[in-house]
Amino acid sequence: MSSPRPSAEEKQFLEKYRPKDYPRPSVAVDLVIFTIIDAQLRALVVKRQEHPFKGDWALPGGFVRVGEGPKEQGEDLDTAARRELQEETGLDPDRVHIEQLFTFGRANRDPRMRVISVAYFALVRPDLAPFVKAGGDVSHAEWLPIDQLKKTELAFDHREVIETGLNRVRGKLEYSGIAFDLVPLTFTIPELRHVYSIVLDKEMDPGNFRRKFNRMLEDGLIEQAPGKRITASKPATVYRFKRR
Amino acid sequence: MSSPRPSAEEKQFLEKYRPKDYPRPSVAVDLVIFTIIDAQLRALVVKRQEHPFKGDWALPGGFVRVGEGPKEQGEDLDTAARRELQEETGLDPDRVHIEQLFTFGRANRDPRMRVISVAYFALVRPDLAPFVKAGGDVSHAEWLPIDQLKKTELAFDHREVIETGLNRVRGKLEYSGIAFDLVPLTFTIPELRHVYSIVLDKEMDPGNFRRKFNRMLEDGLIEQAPGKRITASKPATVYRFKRR
DNA sequence: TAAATAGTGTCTATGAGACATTATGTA
DNA sequence: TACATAATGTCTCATAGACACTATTTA
Repeated sequence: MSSPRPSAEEKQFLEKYRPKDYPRPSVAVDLVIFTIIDAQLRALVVKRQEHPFKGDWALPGGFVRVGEGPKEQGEDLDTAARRELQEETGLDPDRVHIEQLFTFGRANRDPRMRVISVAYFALVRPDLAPFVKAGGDVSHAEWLPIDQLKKTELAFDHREVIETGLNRVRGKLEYSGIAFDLVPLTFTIPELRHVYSIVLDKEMDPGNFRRKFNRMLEDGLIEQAPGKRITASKPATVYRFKRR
Repeated sequence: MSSPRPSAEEKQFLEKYRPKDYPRPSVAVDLVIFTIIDAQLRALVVKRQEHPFKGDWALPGGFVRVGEGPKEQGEDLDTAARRELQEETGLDPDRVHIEQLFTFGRANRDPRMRVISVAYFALVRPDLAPFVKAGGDVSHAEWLPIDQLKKTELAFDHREVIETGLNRVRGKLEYSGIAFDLVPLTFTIPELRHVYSIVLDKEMDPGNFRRKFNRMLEDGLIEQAPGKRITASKPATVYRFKRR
């Protein structure tokens, strides 16, 4: 049997413990929030109202809340990311896929002071994207297309953050159910196929994609939904992601 | 044309800028250093000499050095990880694969104060592992087998960190050249196959593995090395990773 | 010559890519 | 009826898994 932790001795140590006064960095979370609007993959950016990089586009984000002492240590990183998402978009974090991406901590990435940024990426279903309103301290927010962002001057190292996020999403598209977070609750096979085409930036063969889709059907990952999607020609069968 | 940054106005802003005195977390790097010894995948752990978790095994690591002001912002995260690797093992970071893993920042993961840990994983070639000497402030370091670590009491959330690292290494084994960082400079096909077996914890079919190996040969990823590896029976052809 | 292990070959199932064809709706 | 596009089918190729078999060295 192992003795319980913390021991009485450890408790005493903790009571007497005083952190040394070494300089500490600020820690922020930055969000790469993707959605698809008008058949384009886009990320949400906000225009910086203050120096540094005043007037440039930047990723939404903010500092992690850290408590005053050992008993009050503040919020978890995931909590901070979800809180920022809520504050900056007004969206319910429970309805958005959000996931830690990478941590960017190069010295001098922020000219004001040392800032280490834990980046997250999020996927917003296109039917929710229109409800996004720039919240709180940001007056200007826009869903800019990825290819446009690549040509745009961005604050800090945010271009690199977006690039990293894009690569992650592309990678996970193959083996995870991440694509379902970029379509409305119900979708047709061609609609889901378009998501793949747009994110991967290459045409997907309708026949081959259907096979992949049918495997997901057989695996019980998705199921048929009532009704048909009316198009300019033959209506398409409608499906939905099977929550379980 | 975009105007040069920082502008005169921004420079002035930065000179006047004084960071608000919000509490900040400490930021550490922790290392999951893997190697293979005696046909077992192992990670390096050090015995904690001080509270908290005194006497428990913990991952090597340390705090990121942060400068005093905006001009002196300290070391990069990667630099901190490489420095800790060097300090704790004596190994040359240039000869070790090291890569950012995940950031662990749960509140109260350290009872002393808020600590956010950027975890890295490293792969040490087995021929280098014996030279590892516990350095500096750690008196006791050991290469403990993974399955033993899973049953061992570990400090902080380090069990979760190791688990995350293991999953990452297993995942990357399939599609990256990461396996070459776990064999000596020259190796035979059965030797490389054993690495896969050990890391993935499942037997690999010799015939099928050879096919995969031959594809890497054709791709120019590896090349034959002079000599033969003497075994208890038929000697094996020796190969090496093709640096380029 | 026996034992051990390096190395080869074969059969089958699966999935991806390219592409032709059919089915079913709307205008 | 013409058109658009949803939906199906087919051929080929690359790869993985299971497994039988051959080759070459040591003891």
